[in-house]
Amino acid sequence: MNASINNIRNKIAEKGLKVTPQRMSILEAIYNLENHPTVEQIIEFIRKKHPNIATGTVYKVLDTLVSNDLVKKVKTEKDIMRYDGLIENHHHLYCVVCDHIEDYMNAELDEILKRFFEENKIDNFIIEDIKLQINGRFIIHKNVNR
Amino acid sequence: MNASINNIRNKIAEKGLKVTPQRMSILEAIYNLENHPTVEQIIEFIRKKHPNIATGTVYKVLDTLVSNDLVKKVKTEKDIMRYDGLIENHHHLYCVVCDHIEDYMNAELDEILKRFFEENKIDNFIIEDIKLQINGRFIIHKNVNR
DNA sequence: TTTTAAAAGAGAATGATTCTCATTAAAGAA
DNA sequence: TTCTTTAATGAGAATCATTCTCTTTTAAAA
Repeated sequence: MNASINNIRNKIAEKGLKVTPQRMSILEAIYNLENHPTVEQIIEFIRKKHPNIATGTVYKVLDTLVSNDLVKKVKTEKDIMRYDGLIENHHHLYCVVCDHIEDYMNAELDEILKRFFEENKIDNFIIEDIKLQINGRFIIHKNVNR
Repeated sequence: MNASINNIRNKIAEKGLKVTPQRMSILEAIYNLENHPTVEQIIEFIRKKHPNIATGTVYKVLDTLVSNDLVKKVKTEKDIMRYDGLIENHHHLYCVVCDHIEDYMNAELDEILKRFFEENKIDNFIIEDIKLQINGRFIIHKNVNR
């Protein structure tokens, strides 16, 4: 998932948001960092080119990006927020060993779930979306982030 | 899900843990409070009968209960930890309106998922368990906790 | 180029959780 | 029952991710 500078600029502008260097580089960071980065990792990445960005700004920009559907929040067991540049509804693989999170999408699975819950309505509850948290372990660990 | 005093005592003793009044009342609180209580709600409940319990003790006891499989941690969108007295593998309904969390168990669903992932192995990943986060809204809101 | 509302910066404040260390108590041994 | 030992609790300080406040800066429209 990479996006050119102009691509990133457009994504921000399309939402009617002001295009600032801070917003650009935060979105760029999320697209470049694999494994659903933490705020800390995002800040570390950005400071290479933009050493003076304020922590509060990063949090504020992330909130803006999330509420404009440019980024999603991902919560882990570990209780630190992480961010995901993939916007479409999808599931997550969580490695219990190395903390790596991988996106998982499968249309057939979503169809099966949809059908199941059509046939098995939940009393007093209207489903909006379903996310699977698939816990397990990677056989070959890729990039261990922490 | 209610349990008698002796029942609670046994659950703690069976794990080889010392039976303390603090552990007893925290486990009792989780069984009695509906809707996957927060630490704050657990403390509030306990202080009625046990006004001097220390906050740190509650956190420590909860960790002990979690690592001994007497209680599970549940994380919500709102990023405050909540606790669940239901130990068996199960799914959660999250109400996006009222923050109510309800346990959901369905053996047929688990079977369908098991079969799906047997037929659709994920490259480089061994699944240990799968949890559904079913987001939606209750038609009739029950006990709104906050 | 000017204007202005929105965004960013700096750093203090917040608040859930963890840590430290002295005191207390559970549970097995005597 | 009493003693002993080890683990648990209490009290409050410390931590640290996140939020807030308020001033300064800047994007973008006029």
